[in-house]
Amino acid sequence: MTERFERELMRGSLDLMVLSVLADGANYGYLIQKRVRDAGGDMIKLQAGTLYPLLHRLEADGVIKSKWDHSTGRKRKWYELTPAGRRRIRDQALQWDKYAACIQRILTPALAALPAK
Amino acid sequence: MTERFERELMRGSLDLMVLSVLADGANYGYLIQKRVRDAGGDMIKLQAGTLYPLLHRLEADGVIKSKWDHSTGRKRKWYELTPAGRRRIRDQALQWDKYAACIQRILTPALAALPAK
DNA sequence: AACAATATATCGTTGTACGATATATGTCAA
DNA sequence: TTGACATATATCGTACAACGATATATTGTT
Repeated sequence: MTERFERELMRGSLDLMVLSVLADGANYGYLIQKRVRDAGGDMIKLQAGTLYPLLHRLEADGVIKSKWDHSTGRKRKWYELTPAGRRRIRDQALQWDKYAACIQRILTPALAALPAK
Repeated sequence: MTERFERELMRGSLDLMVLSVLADGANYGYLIQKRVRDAGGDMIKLQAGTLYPLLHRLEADGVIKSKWDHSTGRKRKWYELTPAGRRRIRDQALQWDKYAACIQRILTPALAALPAK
């Protein structure tokens, strides 16, 4: 039940989280996954099977671009933000704040109306 | 694009919004929809085709219960919270706060890292 | 040699939100 | 009085994101 809730919560903000990690500088999938997981504590368990298609989608959207790195034995695909990506972070961050404020506006009086536990 | 983002954002928190409206007292679908839309400003366009299945799902979950009202010409199905519903609001409100804090924790430094527009 | 960690990728399943559509009653103006 | 609009609930097919499982290959550890 709680897992379902968390999973659905992630939808719509996961893109923004990944883009935010890239705002800190170029990075590759495996490390991005770790960064998001660390930031998420026990809330966000980002799966590889979620992340890689997500990165492909963002690239197809033109908000990130990639470059293969074969210099090490393990090949890595580095991603970085495009100008459109930076714009999207700013836009979606505003959207997110507006959305969160809206939830709070509904939630706060509701909790107040609930009988004290 | 932005519409897509908003749509996905709603997932996972829409149940909580509907339950929150019911925390204010029993209500029926059509008015619940209005309440959520009003609270959401231009962010949340809750569709009837979303709401009614959602209410059925919540009832099947045992967090709300319904009663038909035929006293007026237009029949209305009134919903109210069950004790499990009140518990769920409290639980998911905590989850939501945790989640929102986590997004902020990622978002704030990212925005700071972005070149000033 | 066996196993864990690193690293990317795809595939089928699940579940939610959407728009369209259906149905029916009440209200108000032309 | 007829037509339009708001009220009121419901279902259906579609789209799509996140999941878990699986595949593949390299590097580090025991």
